[in-house]
Amino acid sequence: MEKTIARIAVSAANYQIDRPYSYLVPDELANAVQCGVRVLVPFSRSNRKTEGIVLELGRSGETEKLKCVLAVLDTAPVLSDELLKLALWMRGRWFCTVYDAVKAMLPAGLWYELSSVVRIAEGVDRSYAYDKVTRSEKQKTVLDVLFANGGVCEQRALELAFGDEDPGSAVRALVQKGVVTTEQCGSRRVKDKTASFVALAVSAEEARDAAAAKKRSAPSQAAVLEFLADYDGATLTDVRYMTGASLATVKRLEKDSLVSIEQVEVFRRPEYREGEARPLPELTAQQQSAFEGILSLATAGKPGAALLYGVTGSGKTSVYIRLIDALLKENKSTILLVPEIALTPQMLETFSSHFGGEIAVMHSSLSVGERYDEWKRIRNGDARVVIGTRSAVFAPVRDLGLIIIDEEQEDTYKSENSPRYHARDVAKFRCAHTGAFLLLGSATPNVVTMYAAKTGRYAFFELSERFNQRALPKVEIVDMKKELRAGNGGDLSSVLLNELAENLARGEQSILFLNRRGTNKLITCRECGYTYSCPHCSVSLTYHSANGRLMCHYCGYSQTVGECCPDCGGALDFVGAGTQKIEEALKAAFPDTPILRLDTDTVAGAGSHDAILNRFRDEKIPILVGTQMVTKGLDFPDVTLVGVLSADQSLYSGDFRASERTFSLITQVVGRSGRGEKPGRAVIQTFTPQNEVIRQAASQDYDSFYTSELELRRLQWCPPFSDLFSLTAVGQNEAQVLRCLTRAKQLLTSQLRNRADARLLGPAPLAVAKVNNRFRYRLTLESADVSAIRELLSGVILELGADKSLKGVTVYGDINANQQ
DNA sequence: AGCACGCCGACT
DNA sequence: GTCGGCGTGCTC
Repeated sequence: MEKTIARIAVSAANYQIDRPYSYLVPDELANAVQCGVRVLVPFSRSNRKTEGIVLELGRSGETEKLKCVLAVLDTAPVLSDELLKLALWMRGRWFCTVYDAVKAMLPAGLWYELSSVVRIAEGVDRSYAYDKVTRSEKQKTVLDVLFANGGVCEQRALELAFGDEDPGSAVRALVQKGVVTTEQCGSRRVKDKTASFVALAVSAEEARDAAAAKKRSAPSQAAVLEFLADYDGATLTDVRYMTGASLATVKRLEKDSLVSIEQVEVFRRPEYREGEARPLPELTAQQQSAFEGILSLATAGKPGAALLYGVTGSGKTSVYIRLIDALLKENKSTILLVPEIALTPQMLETFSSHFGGEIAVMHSSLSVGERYDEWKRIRNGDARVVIGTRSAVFAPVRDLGLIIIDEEQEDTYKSENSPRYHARDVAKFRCAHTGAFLLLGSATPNVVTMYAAKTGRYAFFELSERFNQRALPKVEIVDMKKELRAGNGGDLSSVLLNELAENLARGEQSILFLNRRGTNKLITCRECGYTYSCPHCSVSLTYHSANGRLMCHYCGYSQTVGECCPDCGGALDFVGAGTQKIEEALKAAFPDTPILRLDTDTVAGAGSHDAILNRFRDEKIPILVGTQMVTKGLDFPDVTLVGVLSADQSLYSGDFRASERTFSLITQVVGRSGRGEKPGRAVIQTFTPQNEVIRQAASQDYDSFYTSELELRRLQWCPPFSDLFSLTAVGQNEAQVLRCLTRAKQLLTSQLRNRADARLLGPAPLAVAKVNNRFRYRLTLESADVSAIRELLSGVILELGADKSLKGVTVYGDINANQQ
C-alpha cells in the first residue's frame, strides 16, 4: 500500500552523514506535516529525538524499514520553498549541513532545546534500586544524584556531578535493569534571554570577613567576595571578567551559601527613536538619474544587479530611500543590509521617519523575543522594509523586490562560523530565484564587484558629486622614517602637530585615527623584552585597565600582572601604542585641551559608543582619538582635520584583500574631514610613503587603485580571476593536523591532474596558529567556483573525516574566507 | 559526531 | 557472572 513519506534534514546529522532521511508520516499527522515545518524524529540506533525540517513529501510502497515522524513542531511552515532551496544550495557552497543553514535563517527564539531527563522508573523504590546495583560505583552515584533530586534529574546535571567521567554508560545499564527511564523533553526558547546574576547571600561585612579569612587559602574566592561586597551584585560574566574567577569558584561560593546565583531576565529592546514623518528627500540631478535607472531595472520583474558607486558624502542613502518608497508603491518589499557598525539609532530614526511601522529591524543585539517578533511581522507582511545586519538577508519577506547591500565591501557580511556564508552571495541567490533586484552600494567597492560592473554583468551607476559640491579634503602624506631621522620618534609627526595646533587656534575639531584593531596595551619587560603570552594560544596577552588583568582575546584566559618581569625581574613597561598613549602625547603637546578617546576602555566607562560621539559633537571637544570605531558613517560638520596615524598597519595581513581593505579604510577616514561648510584637511602618517595604495587612497583615486589592483589580481590568480577555496584543519596534535592537510593535498593533486586552471597553496598556519591549544592550518585551492571543484572538495572533506588515523582533527571548507 | 554492539580481560 | 574498556560500523 502507498504511504506518505517525508524527506527530512535532521539536526543530529553532521556534514559527513548529512542527507535527506525518509520518514513515514502517520495518518494523524498527515495534515500537519508540510514542507518547511519542523518535526521531531527518532534518529540513529538509539532513536534519540532529533529536530528536523521537512524538505519534500512523496508517496511510496516500500515503507517497512522506515521510522515514523513523532511530532510536528510548527503549525505553519517556518521556511518557504525559496528559503528551503537556499538552504540546500548553501550546503553545497559553504560545506555546511542543511540544518546549519536552516538555523542561520531562523530567529533564535524559534529553536527547540532538547534535553534528556533521567528519572527513577515507576514503582521502583529506594531499596529495590540499590539492590539492583551490586558493584558499580558509577551507577550508585547516578542513583545518589537522582534520589537527592526527588527521583528526576536532567542528563546535563548528572554530567556535571560526574565531572570528567561520562554517566552515559551507567545510565544505560540502569535503563536495561528497569531501574530508571530516560526521555527527551523539547522546550522552545520563547522566553527572553536570561543571564546568571550573582549576589551576596550574606551581608557585605560578613562577606569582607570571609574574604579576609580566605585571602591566603582561596584568593580567587576572596576576590569574588570583595568584588560583590563593593558592587552588591553583578552578572556572572561580569564577576568572572572583573575577578578572573572560574565558574567553579563562584559555584563553590554558592555551595557554601555565601553567594546566590539566579537566572534573571535581561531585556534588550531595539531602541530607536521614531523619527517624525518627513517628506521624501529631494534628489540632485545625478541622484535622480541613478534612482530612475535602478528603479526601471528593479521593477522590470527580472533578476539583476547593479553597483551604485558613490563617493563619501554623495548621498547614496537618499537614493535608497526613494527606491524603497517606489517599490512599496508597487507592493514590493525591500531588505536593506548595513555593516554592523552602521546600524545606529540615528540611522534607524532616519528610515523610520520615512517608513514608520513598515520597518522591521534585525540585528544581533536584539533580545531573542524581540527578534522573534520582528521575524513574525516580516513573515505576516506587516513589515515590508527590513533593515539589518548580515543575517537579515534571510528575512522571510513577502514579495521581495529589492535587496540593498550598503558598503558592500565590508567584511562583516561574511560569517565567521558555520555556515560561513557571505550575505552578498545569499542575496544573489534570493534575487535570482524570486526575480528581485540586487543593489550594491559603496564608495570603495570590492574589486570583484567593480569588475562585474565594468564587464557588464552588473549595471553601473555613479554618484561623483559630493553634497553641495564640497571639495575633497586636501591630503598630505608624512614619511615617518624622515621624522625618525629628524629625531622625532613619537607617534605624532611634526606636520600633524602643526596642523592640530592650527585647528585648535581656529576652534575647529580634529579626529585622529589609529589603524589598529585592538585598543589594549601590551606589557613588556624593559630589560629583556619579555612579553606575556597566552599559555593556550599563540598570541600576546593584552592589558585591560577595566579589570586590571592581562587577557587573551581568543580563549578568554586571564591572569594578573606581576610587579616585575617574571623572567628576569626587570621593570615592566606598558607599551600599548594604543589610543591611550596617543592621548598622553597629545596632552603633553597641548596641555589644557580637552581630548576624547574612543576605544573599548572608554566605551565601557561612558556606557555606550554613542554617548562619547554625542559628547564630541555637542560639547565641541577639540580632539577625538579612536580606532576603527571612528571610521564609519560619522558626520560631524565641524571636523576639518583628520589624522591617520599608522596607515601601513593593515597592509601586511597577508591575504589578497589587504590592499583593498587599507584603501577603503583610509578613504573612509579621510572622508570624515570637511563635511560642513569649511574645507577639510587630512594627514596620513606612514613608514612607506611611496606605497601606491596609500598614495591612491590619499588622493581618493579609486579608479587608479582599481586598475593597478586588478592587474595584481590577474597576475596572482586571485578573485575575480579565480576563487579561493580553503580547507582548514584544527586539532591538538600539530603533526597530525599537518598530516591531514598533506593528505588532502595529495588527494586533490591526483584528482586535479587534468585541470590546468587550479592551483594548490599551503598548507600554512593561520595568522594565529594556535587557539585554545588547538593548531590551525590551511590549504588553499585557487580555482574557478564551479560545481566540479565544490564536489571534489566535499569528497575530500568526507574522506578526511572518515580516516581513522586523523581522529581528533576537524576539517572545514570555505570559499573566499577572510584572513583570521 | 554520537552511540550501540560485540569482544575481551579483570575482578568477585 | 558482572563490569568496564575499546574497536567497529551505522545513522531513513
